[in-house]
Amino acid sequence: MKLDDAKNKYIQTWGSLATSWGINKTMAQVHALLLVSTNPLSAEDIMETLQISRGNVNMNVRALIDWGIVTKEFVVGERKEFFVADKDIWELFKQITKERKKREIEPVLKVLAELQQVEDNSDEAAQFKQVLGDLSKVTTTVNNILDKAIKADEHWLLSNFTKVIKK
Amino acid sequence: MKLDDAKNKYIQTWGSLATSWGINKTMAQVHALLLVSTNPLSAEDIMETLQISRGNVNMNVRALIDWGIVTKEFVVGERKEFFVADKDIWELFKQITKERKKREIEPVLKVLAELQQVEDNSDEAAQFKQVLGDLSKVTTTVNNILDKAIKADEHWLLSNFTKVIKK
DNA sequence: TTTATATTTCAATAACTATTGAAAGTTCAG
DNA sequence: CTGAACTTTCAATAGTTATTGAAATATAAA
Repeated sequence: MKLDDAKNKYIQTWGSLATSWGINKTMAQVHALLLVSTNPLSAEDIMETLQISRGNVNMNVRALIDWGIVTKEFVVGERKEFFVADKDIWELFKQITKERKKREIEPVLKVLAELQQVEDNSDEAAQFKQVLGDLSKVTTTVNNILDKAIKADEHWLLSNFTKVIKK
Repeated sequence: MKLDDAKNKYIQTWGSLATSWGINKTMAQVHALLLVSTNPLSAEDIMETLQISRGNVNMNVRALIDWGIVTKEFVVGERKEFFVADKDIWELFKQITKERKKREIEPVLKVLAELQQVEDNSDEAAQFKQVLGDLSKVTTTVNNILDKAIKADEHWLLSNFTKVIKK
């Protein structure tokens, strides 16, 4: 397989995986493109390569920056902005995990705790509370697993990853 | 809050969480309904409670059965089928994790390995392979974390969960 | 069998989410 | 300032995924 074909296939694969995890396909593709690119890319480079509109590039690049996995970069003598993806993939995983924990898991724990307050002494209510309790425990457990994964960080399995100079 | 309101809020909450993880909303709601229900429910019970069509109930119940987290049950003197959710939530988490590992993570590992075969000796190709390698490592790591989570099972944090009679 | 009851399928359609592109906004060199 | 270069916004629209409901199929009692 040729390099460009491989890069392309990678971009497509990542896009379709993203979709099934509720992440915008284009966002994943833009990220993948930046990740395998040797130099910073401008909005226009991205538009051209992925054949998508200016607005779409802007929206998705901004989202990636929000997630903390892409940064703006300035090129001397150029007025426009260029973008680079953090090449440290472990960092990527950590950021995504953190975001989703915060946006999705933590709110669920709140709702579950709130629902425990139901005022009712019937057996049925007791059973419901039992289910809620179990759900809270599993959710907390998942939350803990993710925390551990995030903290595993430098120490763990990481020695062989691409070394990057951290800011 | 009243019990029925609480159950309802729970069903809605679960549905919206599911959506953001790429799981069908109705599927999550049907599951939630069965989970907090004290007795087996028929297709019609589900239609009525969630205000959805017969076809939709059928599709989603079948999917839940496929995932191994809901089972058919027969009620004496009744011709129609009834459904119950496995009340062991840890089992639920395990099943979902297994399914997604198999359907999504493992195929990605295959593609990444395949792409490593790119025939090109340039520096650019080397960099690309490096990125692929890192991705494989993170993906494998995630896979391992999930495996551990699945195996943690009875031993781990689980002692307080609702006891269920396993088949 | 036949008939009534229950389940499954699937084309049509609704609901939702992503994308476009042109207009408005911003920035900066001259 | 002014105008060119670039970025952002957002209403319109395209594309995708979920849902309906009626017809086809299956099942079991009479």
